[in-house]
Amino acid sequence: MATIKDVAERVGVSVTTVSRVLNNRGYLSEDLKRRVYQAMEELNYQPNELARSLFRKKSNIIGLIIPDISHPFFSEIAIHIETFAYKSGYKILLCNSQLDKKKEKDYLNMLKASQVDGIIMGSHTLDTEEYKSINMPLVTLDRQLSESIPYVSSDHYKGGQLATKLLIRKGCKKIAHISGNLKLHLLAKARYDGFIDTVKKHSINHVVVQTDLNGFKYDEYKKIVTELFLKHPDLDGVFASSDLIAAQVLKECKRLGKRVPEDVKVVGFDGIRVGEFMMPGLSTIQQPIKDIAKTAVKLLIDWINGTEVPRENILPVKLIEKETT
Amino acid sequence: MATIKDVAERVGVSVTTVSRVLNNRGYLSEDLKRRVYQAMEELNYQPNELARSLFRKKSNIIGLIIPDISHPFFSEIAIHIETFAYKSGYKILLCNSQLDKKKEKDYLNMLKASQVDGIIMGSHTLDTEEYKSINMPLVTLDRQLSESIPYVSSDHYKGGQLATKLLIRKGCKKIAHISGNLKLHLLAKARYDGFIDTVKKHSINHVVVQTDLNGFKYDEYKKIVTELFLKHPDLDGVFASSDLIAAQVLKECKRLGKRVPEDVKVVGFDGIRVGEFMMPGLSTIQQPIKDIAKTAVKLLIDWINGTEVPRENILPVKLIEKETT
DNA sequence: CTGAAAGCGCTAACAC
DNA sequence: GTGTTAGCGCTTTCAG
Repeated sequence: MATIKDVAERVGVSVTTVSRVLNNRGYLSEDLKRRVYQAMEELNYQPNELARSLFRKKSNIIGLIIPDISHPFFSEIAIHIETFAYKSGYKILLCNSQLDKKKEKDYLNMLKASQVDGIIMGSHTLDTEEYKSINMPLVTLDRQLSESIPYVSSDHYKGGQLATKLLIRKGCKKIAHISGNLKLHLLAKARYDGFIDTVKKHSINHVVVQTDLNGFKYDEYKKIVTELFLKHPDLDGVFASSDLIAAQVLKECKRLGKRVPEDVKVVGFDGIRVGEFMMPGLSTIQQPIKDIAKTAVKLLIDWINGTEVPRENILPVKLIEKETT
Repeated sequence: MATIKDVAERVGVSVTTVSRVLNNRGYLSEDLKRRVYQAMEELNYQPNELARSLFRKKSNIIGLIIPDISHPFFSEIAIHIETFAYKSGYKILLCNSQLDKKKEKDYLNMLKASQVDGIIMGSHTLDTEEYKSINMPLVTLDRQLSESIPYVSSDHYKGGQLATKLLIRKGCKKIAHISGNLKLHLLAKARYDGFIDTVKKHSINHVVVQTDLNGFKYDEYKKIVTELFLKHPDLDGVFASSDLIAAQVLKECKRLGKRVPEDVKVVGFDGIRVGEFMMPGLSTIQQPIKDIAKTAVKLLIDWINGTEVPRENILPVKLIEKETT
């Protein structure tokens, strides 16, 4: 591969001069520029970003750590993150932690070693200390790691409220909430709070079961949903904490011969695009995925550029009312 | 951030020595190693991969170019590519072309400039020449770009046959195939060939419509499917070239009051995991997504390491027969 | 066995 | 205005 030296020799100037036209520094005659650009063209020259980054101490790479890119919520987040990053001249290094402590730690080290300019973190299995010690711009999705780390999230509390109110308004008398893991300190936990506060306020019979949200746990979801209806055959409303889980609920209702929405009403969470395609009738709480991504990228880049950024960034959700309620 | 020099000073040896223990070259006393590792620990030292890559002329980064990571087929490909790459010590730079010529070209240049060791390409909007001139290890998914570029793909022809035969066996008399764009030279075109050969062999009435497979073209899909049933109300079988499109067909059948599978039988293509979740009854042709990913990564790394790799890599598909047929 | 020195490709002081 | 030189952090000849 051609280097700046090759270009310089071909044009008959020093590498400094070539570097100057490359970076457009100082005065350069039009003729010179033309000759340099032409030589670059002829040699199919590409400046070596490794060398540039090494010198500048800036790689223009953002590390993205998420549990699993094949999960539709994260793949939708990812496309938008990539889009905004691209527009701002940043590249994305994709890391799936698969909720594996070792892999996440590995990736964190790798990202530091690779001199990424910042990290967007949508996964966390390690202790808070480990993230604080990262010592580089870091923005989380849905995670409150420490006082100093900004996060962006939906208004989960409002989402929980909206979903629950909808079920109540539609006449549900006994409602189940299938929540994410409440022990993890995810902001998504507020969906649960919104649910609980609402059912209590209206004195509605309710039941809560937990599961993991960020994976494709088909068997686990199936088991939980089956048991739920076994224990509570009189359920007439379900607020599932993801559209994927709502899918499982719908399936189980069908198996049990319960009609939706007549016998059981179901509302999901996320509002993922693939859900709209495959389950066009599902009522759900839509997260502003594009805005979340845009905000995360903006915060991170601002921070990289030395601007102060707000710590708390909560974006509004939207109730999408369709046929399952 | 600490450098190798800081470590050397702290231990009281030269940078060469530290570099040696870092790379485990030559003889090193246990005691020395211990002291060096300890200093690294204390300084929270991470070797600068930029500098290493620059010297070694090897970045251990693979560029992944796909149309859209939010498309479930590609996000599933991506998780497996990332997994295998990680196991082999490679990182993934994620590029979504969004089927935009300029963006794809940009990314191609960026990847070269970033000194990636190789590229996995699941998108192509440029001329073949552009890819040949890349001049670095490159493996495509489902694309036959030139004699010299290896590709990995499913046995689309077989898939087309299997889907069509199933519909015929189940008694369909007039079958539609919603195919991908047949003008692009994608190997997926063979699904169409398998379809055509099979219907002709059995002298079955048939109709073909084209659309784009690699995006979330909700409106386009909707329009095509609506028109299809309008023009051909007597259709009793549909072979859709993706599960996403099959979803649209199912929806339209419901809207028209056609029962599936009694009135119309539907079979999709891809066998994506999110489809299993959200459309558990859909019959489909399952592509071996994990194997495709694994093969692509293996081929690429073999090539990077200078091993000769086979050009044609066709993997078997599997018929998943469920309730929609 | 260990260290000084050169160099990977690039940029930026600092001279001329 | 242009070139010489040093240096980003690392690895590796090559002496000692």
